[in-house]
Amino acid sequence: MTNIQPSLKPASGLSERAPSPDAADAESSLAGQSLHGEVLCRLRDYIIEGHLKDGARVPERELCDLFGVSRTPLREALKVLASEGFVELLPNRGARVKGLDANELRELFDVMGGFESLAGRLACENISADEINEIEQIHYEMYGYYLRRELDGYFRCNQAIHRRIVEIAGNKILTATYFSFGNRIRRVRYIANLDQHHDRWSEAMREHEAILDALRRKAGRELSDILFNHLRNKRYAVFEHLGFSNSAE
Amino acid sequence: MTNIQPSLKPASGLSERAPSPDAADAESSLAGQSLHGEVLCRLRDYIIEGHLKDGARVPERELCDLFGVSRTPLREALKVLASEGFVELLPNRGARVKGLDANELRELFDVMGGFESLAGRLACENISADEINEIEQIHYEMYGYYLRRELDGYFRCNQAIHRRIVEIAGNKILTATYFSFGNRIRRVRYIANLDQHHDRWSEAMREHEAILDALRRKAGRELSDILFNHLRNKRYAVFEHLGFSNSAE
DNA sequence: ACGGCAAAAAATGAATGCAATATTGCCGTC
DNA sequence: GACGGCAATATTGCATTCATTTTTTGCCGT
Repeated sequence: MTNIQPSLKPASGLSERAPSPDAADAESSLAGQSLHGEVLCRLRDYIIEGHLKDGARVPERELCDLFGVSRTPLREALKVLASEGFVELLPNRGARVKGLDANELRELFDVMGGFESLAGRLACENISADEINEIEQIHYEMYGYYLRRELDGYFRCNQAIHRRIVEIAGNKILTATYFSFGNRIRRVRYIANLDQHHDRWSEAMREHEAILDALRRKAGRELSDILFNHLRNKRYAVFEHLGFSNSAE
Repeated sequence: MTNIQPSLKPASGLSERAPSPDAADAESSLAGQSLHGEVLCRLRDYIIEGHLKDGARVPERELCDLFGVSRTPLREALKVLASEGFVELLPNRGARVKGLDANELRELFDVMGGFESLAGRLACENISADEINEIEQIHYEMYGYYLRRELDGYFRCNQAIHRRIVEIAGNKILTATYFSFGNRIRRVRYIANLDQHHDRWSEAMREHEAILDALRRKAGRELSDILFNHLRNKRYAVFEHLGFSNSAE
C-alpha cells in the first residue's frame, strides 16, 4: 500500500482522503462485479444512511424496483446483510432492519475498542519513521482545527488517525473487520444525527497526545491500553449525549 | 411437488457431528429455521472439516444433490460464506474454497489474540466470585491432565477456559465474532491435521497460571496483555510446527 | 504428436413461477 | 364502537427456467 508521500502539506493531505471511509476490502470481490454484489453495497448504504427505520420490514418488491433487479440477487444480499448484523431474518416473515439498543451499542463500542487496541499494538510493531511522520502531520493538523474550534476538520483528522493506525497495523483481516463493524456504528450516527459534540474535546485531545507519544516510542502494550480507554471514554460521551445509562443493564 | 422435508437427510458423507462448540449467536436466526440457514451451517461445517480442498471449486450441483435442495438456497449460503471468508466468489466462475496462506493465518491468529485480549479485559470488569471459582476449577483439572500428560483432556480444558473467559466478558457481539473467526482456524486444524503438540506445554501452563492470577486480581489491563501474548506464543508454536516462517513476509 | 480452433456441454447468474405462509380488509356479533 | 372470525390479498421461500459465459471436447491442420 503506497504510503503517502511526505509532502509537507498538512492542510491538503487530508482533504483528499476526506470522502467516505468506504468499504472494507472484505467485499471487494463482490463489489461491482456481480449484480448481487452491487445490490449488497447499495442496500447496505441505503440502510446505513437511515432510509429504513429500525425494525421496519425490508420491502423486497419495492427495493427490487428501486435497484432494478429481480428478487434473487436482492435476497442474496439480504442474507449477507443478516450475517453482518444489519438486518434480522424472521422465518416466513422476511427481513427487518436491526436497530441497536443501548446494550448492543455499548457492546459494539467495546468491540471497536478491542480492534483499535489490537491495531495500536500491531502498529507499534510495524510502523516506519515515515508513517510516524505522517501520523504526526495529521495530528498537528488536527490540533490546528482544535485550536480554531473547527469541529469538522478536527473530526476528519481524528478519523484519519484512527484509520491510519489500523492500516499501519498491516493486518488485512483486521482492517476489513474493523471497517465492517464501523459501518454499524456509522448508521447510529446517521440515525441519531449524532454530530460530534464538543464535550470532552480537550480531554480527547490530550488522549491523542498520548497516542502519538506511545506510537513514537513504539510502546505497543501502552498504546493498546490507551486506545481501548480512548474508545471507552468516547462511548461514555456518546451515551451521555444520547441520554443512555452508562452502566451495564 | 411439495417436497418439504425438513429432515434433510442426505445420508451420505455428512457426519452427524453433534458437538462442535457450535454457533455463535450470529446465525441462530438463520440456523434451523430455513432451508438456506440449514444449508449454510452444513456447508460451513462441510468446508471446515476439509471435505473440499483449498482452492477447489465448489460444485453447486453436487452439493445441491448432497443436501437435497435446489440451487437457490445453496447459492444464498455461498454468498454468506464468502462474506465470512470461507470461499471466494469469482465472477462467472463460481465459488472457490479460500485456503489460508501463512500470512493470512498469522493475521487470523493476531485477530483472535485481539479478541481474547479484549475478552480478558472485559471479563475482569464483570467476573463474579463464582465464575472465578469455575475457572479455577477448570484450571486445576487442566493442571491434572498436564501432570498426567493427558494431552486430550488438557486441550479440552484449555479450550474451555478461553471460551469461558470470552463468555464471561458478557459481550454478545464479541462472543459471536470470536467463535465465527475461530471456525476459520478450526479448519486449519482439520486440514493440517494439527493435533496439539507437546512443545511449549510447560510454558503454556505457566502462562495459564498468570491468566488465572490476573483474573483473580481482576487486573484487566494485565490480563489483556497476557492473553494477547499467549496467543502470539501459540502462533509461534503452530508456525514452528508447520514449518512456516514466523516473521512477516 | 501437438497446438489451435470451433462446436458441444456444463456451469454460472439472474429472472420467473408456484405453493405455503402471513397480512389486510371486511363483515357480523356483542 | 370494539372485537373476533373469515375471505381476499400480498409476501415469502424455494424450485425451476432462461440467457450467458466458461470450460471441455472433438476435430482439423500442420
